[in-house]
Amino acid sequence: MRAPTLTDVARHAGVSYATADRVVNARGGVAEKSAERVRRAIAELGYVRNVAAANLSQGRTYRFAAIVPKGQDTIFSKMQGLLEREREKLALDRVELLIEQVEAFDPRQLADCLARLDRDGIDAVSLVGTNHPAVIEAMTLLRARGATIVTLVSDMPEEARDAYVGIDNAVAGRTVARLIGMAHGGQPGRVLPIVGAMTARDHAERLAGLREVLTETFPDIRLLHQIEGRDRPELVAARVGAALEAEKGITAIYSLGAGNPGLIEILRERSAPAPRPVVVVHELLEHSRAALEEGLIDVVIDQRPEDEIQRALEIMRRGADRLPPDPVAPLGAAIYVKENLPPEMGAKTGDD
Amino acid sequence: MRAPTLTDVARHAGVSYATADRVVNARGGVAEKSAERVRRAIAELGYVRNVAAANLSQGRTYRFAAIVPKGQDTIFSKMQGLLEREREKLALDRVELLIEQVEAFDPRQLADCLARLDRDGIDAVSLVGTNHPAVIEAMTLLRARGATIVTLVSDMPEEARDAYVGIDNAVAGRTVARLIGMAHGGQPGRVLPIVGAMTARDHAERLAGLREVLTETFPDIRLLHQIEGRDRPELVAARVGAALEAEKGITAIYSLGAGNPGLIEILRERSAPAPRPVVVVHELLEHSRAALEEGLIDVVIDQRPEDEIQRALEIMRRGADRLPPDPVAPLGAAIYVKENLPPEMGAKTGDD
DNA sequence: TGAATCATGATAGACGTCAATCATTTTCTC
DNA sequence: GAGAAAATGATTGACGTCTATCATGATTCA
Repeated sequence: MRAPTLTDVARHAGVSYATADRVVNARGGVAEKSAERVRRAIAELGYVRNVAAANLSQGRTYRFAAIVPKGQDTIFSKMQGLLEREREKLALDRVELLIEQVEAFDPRQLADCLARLDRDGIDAVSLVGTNHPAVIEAMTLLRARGATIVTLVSDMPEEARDAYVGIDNAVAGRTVARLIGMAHGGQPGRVLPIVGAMTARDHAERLAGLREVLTETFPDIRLLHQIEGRDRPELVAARVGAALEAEKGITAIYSLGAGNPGLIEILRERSAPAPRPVVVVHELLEHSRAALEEGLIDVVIDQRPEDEIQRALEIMRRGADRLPPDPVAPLGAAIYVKENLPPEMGAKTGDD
Repeated sequence: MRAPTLTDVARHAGVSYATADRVVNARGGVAEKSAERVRRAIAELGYVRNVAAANLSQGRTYRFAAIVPKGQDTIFSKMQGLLEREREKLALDRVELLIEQVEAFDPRQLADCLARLDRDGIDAVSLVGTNHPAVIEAMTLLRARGATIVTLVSDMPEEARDAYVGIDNAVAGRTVARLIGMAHGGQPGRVLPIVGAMTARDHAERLAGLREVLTETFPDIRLLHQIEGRDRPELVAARVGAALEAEKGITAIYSLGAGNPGLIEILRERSAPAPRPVVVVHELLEHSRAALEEGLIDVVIDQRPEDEIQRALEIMRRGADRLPPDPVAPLGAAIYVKENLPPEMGAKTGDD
């Protein structure tokens, strides 16, 4: 029960190997009725092109690019580190991975980067979704050439990309509402949300999710007006400090953007024997891990960048192999407390 | 910058292709000093055998087996379904996946199954770890032949298997302690643990983890003596019912084995306006999902069988390809509340 | 009807590896 | 130093695909 080869297809269709090859590789110069017979033979035999043999014959190496926004101790810097590790593994599989850095929130630069990759003849690109006409146009050109594009972390319109890899931010907000609700054990309370900016789609979605479940399921817990921290630690620290002064009965804090070092600093200063509010933040990074271990915060919601990258690369590879994408369940965010922190996958030993 | 081939290695070592081939494929008949030169050339050039070309040349198809314990609406029945889906995908990659069923908790039958697979010349096997001399012996024979063995869900001694894929059960217990602790919001309480049997290693580990964190971190929450439900719903129902009658101040229930339909039945009967205990169970299955949606339970800890299977297959494939296993972070359990349930990946459409 | 165009067939070399064979050289043993 | 044994070299055909070239047959157009 050997898998059928293109030779089998040709024989079954009653044409020569050359003609069958012309059809599957779209070389043209085939009469429609012959092409149709080949296509039927493919369907009937269940022929699947042997990608390994094809790549072998061509000495083909894939060229993938990952475009990562700059930033220190953010989800993006973590992703960058993970991607650099993947690069080595991929090299063994004849895949070249370019890692491109761009300024965060700079659509123009992103579009330029895409155009450059297009000129380089890249096979697939992953990027953090950014809704801007220039970006969408550059993506359209890339895809017209056959390249695969994956949006990471933040999505874009469906027609602009081949796949989205990331968590559902509304679900994340709803989940946090449940956890905060549970932590109140039926008691009333007040939740202070800290966003980066309400213009960021993911932040807005998280907050909306939080609000929904609080009002529906935990009506005794009041949602205070959000603080905007611009994802900057010093700003977060100042504004949270002020809020904690002004509003006394805060029983929970949900930081749904970046800038968490500022929040943690404030919490450390105020750590008192008195019961502190329940604190939930996003992304497991150095500072948030430390704060969780220290007991300054309670829960970290993490989008598991390791898995996101694996998935993105898998999709890119399938695209480059001309295989249809396979449907998988969307990624769920991980919920970390002090007790289930994953081991730190720190510095790699340099031998292999 | 082409990847080095075995021809490059031979040239660099100053030997013929044939000799280099004898070394990498361990055919014997090579003087030690030649072998050493080949090995050094491999190291210096960073040669990696091109698995695709190798498999192509041999028309090799992998033969993997997954041994799954029987059982309805358990983690194993779920895994079986997932494996059946994977089988189709794997077939396109020239991998044949056998799915073997055995009675749960029957080491003899498991050992027989392994022996049979050994005779069949299987390349890799995954099984649910079972510590029994007959099983270990069968595994030793299989591995002596070069087959890769992965223990799933429950581990075995390190020297008996190539890899373990599953969650850390002590961590799971500790995590649940934290969640239950948080849900008490500083109030005292009593936790009723339900185990299948204390002889099951995973159950014992979960309970130990729970106890540790409760005593260390939440001293006001008392751990009651465990109920043994033998993983049988009707037994669980009877004993939990009795316990709830006997002990009035139960504020939390942790079901760390199977038999959850019995627990859920009792909870449904007793659903009263009065605050019910916090309920945490293991494994996201039909009944636990429904109970979570219904609000009868609060948290489900799930070992994400989808990911476990992916990982197990990946390890099996690497083993069959004679590649070194790559170190990855252990799998973390997922924490589900009502708000972050994954979509049901139900009936597949039959077209592709 | 002859020439140009189009469709098809046949075939060969490359990719990197494995498995095999046979010839040759080196090393060992007495 | 002769003969046996061991080590090495040289080479070949497969695996399935891609790319290319050349030859042949069929169709179309002037």
